[in-house]
Amino acid sequence: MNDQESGSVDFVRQKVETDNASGKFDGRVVTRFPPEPNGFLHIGHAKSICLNFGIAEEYGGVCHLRMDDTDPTKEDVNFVQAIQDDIDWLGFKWHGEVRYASDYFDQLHDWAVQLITAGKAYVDSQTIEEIRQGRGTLTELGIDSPYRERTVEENLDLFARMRAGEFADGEQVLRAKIDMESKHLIMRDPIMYRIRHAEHYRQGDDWCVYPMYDFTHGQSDSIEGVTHSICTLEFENNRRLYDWYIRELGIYVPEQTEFARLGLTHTVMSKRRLLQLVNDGLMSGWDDPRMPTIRGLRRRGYTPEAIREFCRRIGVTKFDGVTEIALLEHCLRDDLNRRSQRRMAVLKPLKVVIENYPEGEMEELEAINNPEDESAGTRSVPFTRELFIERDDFLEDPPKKFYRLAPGREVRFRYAYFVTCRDVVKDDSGEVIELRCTYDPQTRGGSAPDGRKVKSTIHWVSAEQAVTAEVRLYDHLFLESDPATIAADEEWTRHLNPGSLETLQGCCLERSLGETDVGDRFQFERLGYFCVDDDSTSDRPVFNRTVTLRDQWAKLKKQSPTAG
RNA sequence: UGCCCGAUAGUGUAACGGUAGCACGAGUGACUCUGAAUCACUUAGUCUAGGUUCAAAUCCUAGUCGGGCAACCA
Repeated sequence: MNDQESGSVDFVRQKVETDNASGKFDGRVVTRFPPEPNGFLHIGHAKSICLNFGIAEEYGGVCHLRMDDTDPTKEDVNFVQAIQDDIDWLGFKWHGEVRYASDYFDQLHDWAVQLITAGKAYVDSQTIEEIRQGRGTLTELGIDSPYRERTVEENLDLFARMRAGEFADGEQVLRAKIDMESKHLIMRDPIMYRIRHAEHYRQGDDWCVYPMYDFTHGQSDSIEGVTHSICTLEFENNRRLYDWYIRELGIYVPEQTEFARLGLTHTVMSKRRLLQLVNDGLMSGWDDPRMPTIRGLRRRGYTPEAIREFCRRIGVTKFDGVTEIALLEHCLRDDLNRRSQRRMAVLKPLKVVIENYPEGEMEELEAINNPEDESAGTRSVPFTRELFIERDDFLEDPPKKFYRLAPGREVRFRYAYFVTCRDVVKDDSGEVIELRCTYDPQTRGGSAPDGRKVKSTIHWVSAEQAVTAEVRLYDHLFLESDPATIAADEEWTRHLNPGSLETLQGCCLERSLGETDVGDRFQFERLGYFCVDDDSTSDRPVFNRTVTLRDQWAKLKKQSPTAG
């Protein structure tokens, strides 16, 4: 029984229920997802998206999408579009139009003037370094700026001139007048506005003063009537200031609640590190199938359903933990197992000749498309004298637990016949290049009239009818489970899993895979789930391995590497 | 060294003063025309020390450990 079935909800939802019960927000539920459009969304954002949009859906409320765009030097319209695409792909609908903090710049400016007038804000003419010095440290109190006691008139005039563009970047800043001796660093006269003579991607040159996050976020929530402003743990300290601005302004009061961001093993999530992977050319782009970005996962073949189920299962708490990527992969397989049609594909081909099968003959065999879904029907696969099987499915000198093909051994070729290996052909270097086999015509369809059993069933593809393709095998980005802890001064990218991408050419797919569309997903039997990559063309198909099937044999092999 | 937050099996979580559950992982077995899926079983936990109470994972105090806060980033 999972948490949902047991009726328990996370602490954020509990808060919403408590507020609904007490009538705190008159039963309204308004949440928001507030990304800064300076990068692409990743699976950590998906957790937040599922939380915010999920709560709105579950409690009859709405969720806004708001671009938190207060730093013109970093933000870009392309990210705005990408963010919308990703949320849409995940299957969520924001309420109304996309909102922008930058649309509130006029209001924010007026509120700044209001605080100046009330003697709660002042223009500081210190240099950036002086301000830093004056702030004090974790253990030393801050000291007042020499400009702290300017008159309201002077401050009003200075702020107007800041806004009018009379000063250069960094020359002046508007600060809230709170308490330089506060134990809470955030309250030591935080900066409200800084000068940036930069073009804003939406506001153009209208402004040369831009509000800081703290002077923007709470008020934006307030303007939009947000009830539950849900953010990650690192903003806990900021809540004190969030509340201060709103109360001093005397405006509607939303409630901020913080939860732990997602940590995932075998990958990195920080924007900085992801950016470096792309910039250093270590990844093909933000949509490299190895990236934990939504775009990367999407291209890799993940389904939105799997990601949402994962987000549901990890829960929401204030504990900063690291979730094993195995849970994500479990959710993926669970979803893909139900929905994917099965196909046969040989990734590393080994030629097999069925000596007693007539040359030039071909027959059609019926194969089940999806044993989990009868309505998926069947297809026919061609069987011929010359076939390919997986190199891994044959061992000349098999260890005890190896059930697959070996000299003298009979196995079942899936949906076809029992086949016995009679001879092994090697090249000059001793490498096995071909298997001479015989089949039992009595076993057509896969079972023997005499009731004899075989130890295993392997997949195969007709040599004549095979579709040749490139297949990209993906694995975890890092071998270490927690690469985030690798020190910043270390060359952390050296820890990348050298086997995170293996590109295979000349893979042999069954005939029916000749016609596919980008994004199509299949299970290649006994191998894993694969999807058609963006790079795929009709004469040059490219498949990505989304995730392998669970594999008992691989585990056995790991335990005793001598085996195979 | 100041302030804020946190701590339950390997991992993620539930239990809201009254029998510590669930999921993933790992292990074993059953079944099997995918060494998949499915099913069954096993494994393993309340950070420490005090206190309150008939009763504490839960409340209180102290400590330990971990995270966050000293951008004109968000």
